[in-house]
Amino acid sequence: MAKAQFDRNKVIDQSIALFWQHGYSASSMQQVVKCTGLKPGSIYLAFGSKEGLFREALETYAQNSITRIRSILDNASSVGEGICTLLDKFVEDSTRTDYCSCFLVKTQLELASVGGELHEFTSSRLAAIEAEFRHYLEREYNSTISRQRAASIMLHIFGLRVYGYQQGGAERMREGVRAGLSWLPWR
Amino acid sequence: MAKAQFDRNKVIDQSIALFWQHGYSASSMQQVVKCTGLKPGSIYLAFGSKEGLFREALETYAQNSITRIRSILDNASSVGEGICTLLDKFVEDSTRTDYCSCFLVKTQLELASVGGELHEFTSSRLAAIEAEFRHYLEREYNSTISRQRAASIMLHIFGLRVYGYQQGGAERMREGVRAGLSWLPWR
DNA sequence: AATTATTTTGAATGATCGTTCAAGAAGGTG
DNA sequence: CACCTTCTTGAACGATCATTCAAAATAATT
Repeated sequence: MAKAQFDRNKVIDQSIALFWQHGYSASSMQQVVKCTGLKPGSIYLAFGSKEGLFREALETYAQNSITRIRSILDNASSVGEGICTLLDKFVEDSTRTDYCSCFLVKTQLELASVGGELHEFTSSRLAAIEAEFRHYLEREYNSTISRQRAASIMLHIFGLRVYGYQQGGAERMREGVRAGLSWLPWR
Repeated sequence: MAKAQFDRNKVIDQSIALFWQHGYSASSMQQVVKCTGLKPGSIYLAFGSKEGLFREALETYAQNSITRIRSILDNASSVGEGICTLLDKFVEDSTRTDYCSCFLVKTQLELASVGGELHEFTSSRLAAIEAEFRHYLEREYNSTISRQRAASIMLHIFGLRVYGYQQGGAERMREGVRAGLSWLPWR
């Protein structure tokens, strides 16, 4: 029996790049064929459908996101400083010329109207990220404060992911998050 | 000479509903034909292209949005109370079963990667909304504070437009905006 | 080396996409 | 009532969509 001859992880990374930038509807399987180098038959044997490939790309992105957040918060000298670092990185993301927001946020807005498992998965991963923040905050604050501040952080992150497209908005974003999250140890 | 026999404003409102819900790519001209009752030829004579119709729908939506904001802020007993009312309405929007975020925000995320005038128009209207807040805030605060708080409000509005898809998230949204915009006269 | 199981290939499928156009209908003008 | 302009109609266009499939190729097993 023959084994798959392509690198599955590499194909998924290429699919993440494509779907993240253009979204689900605006990405065609022909573009997938072009950017992965695979033939249609191989893609369908490996992933079943466009939706199947998209789901696997989105799941990988979500896992990477949570890993990134944990890495930053675990390596910070305090939870608050870790969150500051993270938010500043989100602002910095938006200054890149190839900035394209957050794959989860874009998918949430694009696919909410059709419902389905892709939308439910996206919602669950965003909720998991909020739970992650709440978990970290509970090291230093009580349950109520942690819940409120986690929600506030999520609102700011979502806000940054949209505001990031405003030309020259980085400085206003920095001012805005410092005004809205004034309890954080900004320096 | 014959005059147009359809109600242009009505067709635009129907197009807003379609494009707002499904986005640009996921809305087909066949759906436009079905939901407006017009024949393809009539649509193309009146609007030129799918993009032309979309642009007119988006422009109308943007104008309606600014009108709505001005109406609420002008009828409030103070700028701060008007903003509270507006934000609570945005939270309330998200509790509707047919909630579909904000047409401008969705378009910003969907069409940023292709660039073009639709994206530039969307950016300019969102910037105009921020300028509107700054203008109102300057009645009560100095220039620096007004600029920072307008940015903070925009971050929160964008956040609400994404967070609104989280099931049962209304209460957490209310907590989050009150935590992030604690300088507002919440009651 | 022969056999078997799996993957790759790439042309082809029917459906749907945005758009066009020639012909007919309708209203304003003389 | 004819005339001319404008609008409506709906079939049709070529392009592209996601997907399929039979045949060839490849690797593991016997």
